[in-house]
Amino acid sequence: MDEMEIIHKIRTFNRNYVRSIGLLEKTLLNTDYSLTESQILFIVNEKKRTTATEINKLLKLDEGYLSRIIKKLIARRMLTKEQSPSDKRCFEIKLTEKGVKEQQKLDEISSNSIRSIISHLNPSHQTELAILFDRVMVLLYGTDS
Amino acid sequence: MDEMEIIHKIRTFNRNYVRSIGLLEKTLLNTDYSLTESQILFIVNEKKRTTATEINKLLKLDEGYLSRIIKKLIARRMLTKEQSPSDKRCFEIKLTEKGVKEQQKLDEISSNSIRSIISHLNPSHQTELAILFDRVMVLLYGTDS
DNA sequence: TATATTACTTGACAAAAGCAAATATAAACA
DNA sequence: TGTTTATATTTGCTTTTGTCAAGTAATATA
Repeated sequence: MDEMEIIHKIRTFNRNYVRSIGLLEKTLLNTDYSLTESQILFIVNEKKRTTATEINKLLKLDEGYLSRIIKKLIARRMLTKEQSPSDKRCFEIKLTEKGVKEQQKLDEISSNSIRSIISHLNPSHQTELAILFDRVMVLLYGTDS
Repeated sequence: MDEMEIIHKIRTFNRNYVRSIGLLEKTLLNTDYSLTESQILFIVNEKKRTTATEINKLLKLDEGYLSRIIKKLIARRMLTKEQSPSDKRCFEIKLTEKGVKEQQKLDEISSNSIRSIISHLNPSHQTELAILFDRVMVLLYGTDS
């Protein structure tokens, strides 16, 4: 297959896939949290404790913007922020108990929307899909899930 | 593979892939057009002639918002809009000559950014990737590219 | 012919995101 | 040590992006 064809196929996939992910994300947007907020909650939950800078290594947002979102999530009692004793420039961010619960809800919403798009496939095709994605991950990022 | 694992794998893929597509899209954002604008230009180029409603079947934007973007692209001499004689509610949208050129540029930027992420793979892995995406398309959308 | 529907537009507004300057701390280094 | 440089975060200000609701015009439908 020549490079042009490969690139074309990938771009076609991207357009379609981005579109359907966009639709999935709209289900998340019906929650009380913006997409970026729920991404942040997801990351904090995963890391257990983190900092704004570390979050931003993944999300690459404007720093000021991120700072404000974190502030908002703290005001909503989803996160706590505590100055690190070892490096007073940094603030340790954690989920509150409420934050953990809310994050789980968002996680379920997200899983359910995936479930709904694979529900029309039979189990062996569902498994095949997961294997395909795994392989793409290995090729692109050198890691599977 | 059980459903939970499948969903988890898909979600992991999604997070990673959305992130890297996001980075690609940032290269498009360094152009004079917003992502949505370039998507519209892409669609109009593909269809040769279309209408706002048809564009929105794909992009699902707010109608007012779309209307304004089209207006802006017309002001920039990228698009033309002409009332359809057969149904005067509709307006045929086309690319101007300039629009075609600009769209081609955006298209190349987009292709180049794909090229850069597959460049570290050897040709057979690149081909494999395209085949994987094709298969995902078949499974999810019933169509390959 | 009255009513509903479709295609598109406009005004007002809100949310999301970005830029630049500022503060505080820490690290580098001469 | 003191001085410069870099890092982490915040704030004020602005722009961009997106939403909502109401409005116009044309067409379809009962």
